[in-house]
Amino acid sequence: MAGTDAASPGKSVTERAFAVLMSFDMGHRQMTLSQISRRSGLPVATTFRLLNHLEAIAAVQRDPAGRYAIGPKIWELGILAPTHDVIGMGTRPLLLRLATKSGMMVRVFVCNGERALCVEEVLANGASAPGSGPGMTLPLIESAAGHVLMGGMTTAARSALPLTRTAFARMEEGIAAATERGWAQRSDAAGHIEYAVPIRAEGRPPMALSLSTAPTVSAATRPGVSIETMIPEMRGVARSLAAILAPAHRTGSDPLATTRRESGDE
Amino acid sequence: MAGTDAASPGKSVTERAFAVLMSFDMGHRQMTLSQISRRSGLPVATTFRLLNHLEAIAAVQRDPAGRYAIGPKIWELGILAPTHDVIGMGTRPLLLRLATKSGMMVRVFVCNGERALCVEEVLANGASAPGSGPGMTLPLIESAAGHVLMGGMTTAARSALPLTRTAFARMEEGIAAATERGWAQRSDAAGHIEYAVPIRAEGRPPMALSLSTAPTVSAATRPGVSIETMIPEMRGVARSLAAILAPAHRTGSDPLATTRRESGDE
DNA sequence: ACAAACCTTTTCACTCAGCGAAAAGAAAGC
DNA sequence: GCTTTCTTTTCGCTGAGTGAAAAGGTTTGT
Repeated sequence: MAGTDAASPGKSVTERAFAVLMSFDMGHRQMTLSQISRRSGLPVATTFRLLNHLEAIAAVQRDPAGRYAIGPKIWELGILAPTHDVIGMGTRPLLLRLATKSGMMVRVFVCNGERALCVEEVLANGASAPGSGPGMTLPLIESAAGHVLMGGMTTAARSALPLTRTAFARMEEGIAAATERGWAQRSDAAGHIEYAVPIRAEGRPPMALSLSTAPTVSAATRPGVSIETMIPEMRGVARSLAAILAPAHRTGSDPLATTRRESGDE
Repeated sequence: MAGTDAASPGKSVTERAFAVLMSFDMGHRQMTLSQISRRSGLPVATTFRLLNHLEAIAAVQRDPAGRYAIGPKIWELGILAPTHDVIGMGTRPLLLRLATKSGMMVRVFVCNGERALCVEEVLANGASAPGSGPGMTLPLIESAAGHVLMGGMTTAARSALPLTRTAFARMEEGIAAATERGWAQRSDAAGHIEYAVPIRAEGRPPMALSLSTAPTVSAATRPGVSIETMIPEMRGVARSLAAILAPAHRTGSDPLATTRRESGDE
């Protein structure tokens, strides 16, 4: 299921158009019309019309076989997202050093709806883990990175998450504690451990730096690698990342300070 | 001006919503409401409503100052575009080798409307040229890469470009010649030279591999570097790229052969 | 060869979601 | 304090969106 039925009244056209786009995911990078219709929950005719509109502006693309895929225009827009700055701005060496030192998987996450979105992933040995990598997402509630990210949200925003009253209370407590001490920890059923610390770059949505054993179960027994030694390491890297990312955020708007009327707007 | 006035009747809502999104560019990564309204040519109230819809689905994001930016959702969708595969699939070493050998700037382009969109850029010394890099675009008609890309289009598609009758005829001739010999060349007023060859990966929209002197004017006099030696080099790299990119395209659809009913569509 | 099943594309009458001028409310600048 | 510019809300009109249904293609199975 890709979203909760985007058909039926009360839904804006924009929502529907994006329901079409969001029916794409890593396992469905190119699809036929009817596939998209089924996954988005929209009637075929509607899907067809929307896809036509989207194709006209290169938001989607058709391959020789007639199947649809996300178009170059979306990609072009995507790299303008603040999210994208984590990649290719000299952050990789930093992350790689941390990966090597810890023997663990290093990731950077941002908040995307009710999920933590992985923006960058670095393993000590290069190559990403299968089924993982940038673009992968994790539920906010079920990850250390998620808990760190939620610490940067308002309580109001958090209460929008679909949780029972008690689960919410428990979560709030956990987040408060994590925010207090500056890091979060989580281990899943399989015994994999994840640590996360916040990355707070000026004027930029909060991000999280995450260190996890999965899926390469090597680490944790490595000499000198423990939670006591790693958290400070992570904090240092997070601070460096924040420093790298902060100034670049101003690009294209006010090079000086507050809101000043731009000259050539149109 | 970002696009030719998206207001006024005859325009679909989708078109308008994207007019809002497309008013962002490298020089305008975060904008205020009225800035977006002006640049998209849409009334403020309309822009406001559209931005609200877009924000609800994380297609746009607001920073602490209330300014809008492209949201993480668009980024997430963008990396699903076939376009994105050129990055981070082991293609970099190939391109870097070519950059080093030639001393020139190496780029990969795809076609995006009437412009060639740069997907990857590699210089011999790492770091991109200022004002350049992935996401940058060039008019199809004014670049060697563009001519190569147009060679993969139908004449009908090409005739959609805004050109005079004679300019079109001249262009058609140039494209035919370039397609014939398998590469294109162009030099601009400043004396910078660009070569381009097609990258034809199976089942994937055509791409172009481009080699240019700008903006690092070093090369061209380097021993052993000439058009005669570089075109074959480029052809080789293009073929390797096509080989790397072709099989991955099937990801998420039919792992075997033709159209087969997918099991868990929804 | 024929039929069944599935896909894409077109049509069309209905109506609901989008529209945008205008007014009200906030902030910044003078 | 007054002006200018920006954001947000309201509201009656209407045209763009809608989706069932039918037509036209293509593939699969027998």
